[in-house]
Amino acid sequence: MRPATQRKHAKILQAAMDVFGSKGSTNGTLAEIAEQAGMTHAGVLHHFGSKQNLLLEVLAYRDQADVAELADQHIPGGPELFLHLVRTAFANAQRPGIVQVYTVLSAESVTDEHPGRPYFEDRYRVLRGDVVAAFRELCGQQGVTSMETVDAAAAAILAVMDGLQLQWLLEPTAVDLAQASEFAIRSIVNGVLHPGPELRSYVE
Amino acid sequence: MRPATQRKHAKILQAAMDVFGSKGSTNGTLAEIAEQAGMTHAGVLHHFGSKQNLLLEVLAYRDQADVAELADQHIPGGPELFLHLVRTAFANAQRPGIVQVYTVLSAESVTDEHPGRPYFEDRYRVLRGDVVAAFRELCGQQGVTSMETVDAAAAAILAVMDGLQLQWLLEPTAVDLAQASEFAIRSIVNGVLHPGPELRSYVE
DNA sequence: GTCTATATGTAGATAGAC
DNA sequence: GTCTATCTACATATAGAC
Repeated sequence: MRPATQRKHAKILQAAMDVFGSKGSTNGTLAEIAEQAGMTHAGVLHHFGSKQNLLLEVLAYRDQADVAELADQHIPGGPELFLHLVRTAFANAQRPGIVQVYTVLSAESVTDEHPGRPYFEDRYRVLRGDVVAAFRELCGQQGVTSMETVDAAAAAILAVMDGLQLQWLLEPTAVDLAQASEFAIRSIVNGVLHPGPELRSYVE
Repeated sequence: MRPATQRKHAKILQAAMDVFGSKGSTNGTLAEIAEQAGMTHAGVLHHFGSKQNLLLEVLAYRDQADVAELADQHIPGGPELFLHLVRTAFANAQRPGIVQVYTVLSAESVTDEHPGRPYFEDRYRVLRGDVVAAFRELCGQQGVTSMETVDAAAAAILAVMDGLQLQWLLEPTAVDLAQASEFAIRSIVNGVLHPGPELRSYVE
């Protein structure tokens, strides 16, 4: 692909991220994306064929951009992964736009026949697997933990990051995304290693 | 309001919850809601005036339905609130429809000028306040904890419940909503009372 | 209170000129 | 590669008959 075309592609993708983040993928229109990219909606369709295809490329684009940002620095495994997730939360607190695209599109994806659904199913499956692997390494060092607990903890760590993003987007001054994510991840990791008292015990 | 009219209202609201849950509030149409309620879209508008107003009444309806379900049994304060949240997670695992409406609409609400946004801002503010109050009672019994930690923990508990719902909706067999919620809430509550080691200490 | 008919707006996609 | 023009489809909302 020619460099000029490649730049146009990138510009359209950036515009699409912006618009899908602001309006959602259903409400965001090709015309608005085109305007931000400096062309008409017909031009956008020339590059991406259809709105659905553009959406899928937006989702793939961020993964690619994330990897590029890490340079050849691969995502760490083992206990370092937890620190990496906390660093991600700190980074996300500086880029509400990207956070909003993912929050809106991931929730939209559970609706009927949404084109982004396979992407998010796969994404969460992979991420949960990574976190489970990190827990296995950690527990191997420090003791034995049931498989159900590790599965629950892995899902919970991703969940708390997503859920805090939603509250933070709604009211940025009321939620400290970075600090709350760090506290929650730490609490869940510690909860796996040292179960602690049951909730019931706190009542009377 | 006459009883027959009231029943029609309820029937339309049920249909709207169903459709907004399946398609989102943007993609869900008045025609589909009307069909499920046994009338035409003009009939729906006769009852609710506009689609936007219907959406807002759907959001209010669930709160009202939740309260009715609890009978005159008010939402508990203090440490019992944590057990109540766990019970809610168990109940939610039996009603994917309701969970989906809230997951989809809450994320949609962060988009530009979404009519449901004030509702969700308010909802989270109130819920965080309830959880913070529960922590204060708990910490009063068991020791001193910083305000920032309590705020972070309150947001995190709501966040983990929401985030687990998303993963569970995407892949119900891969995530145990009830069990994972219980584990995460317990871990975060214990994290407030007994901080435990920092994440950094687990590396090397 | 519900219908049919219609007004009005806007979306995504296509065709063909330049 | 980008444009204008147009097609087709479908949405919300209104008007007025029954």
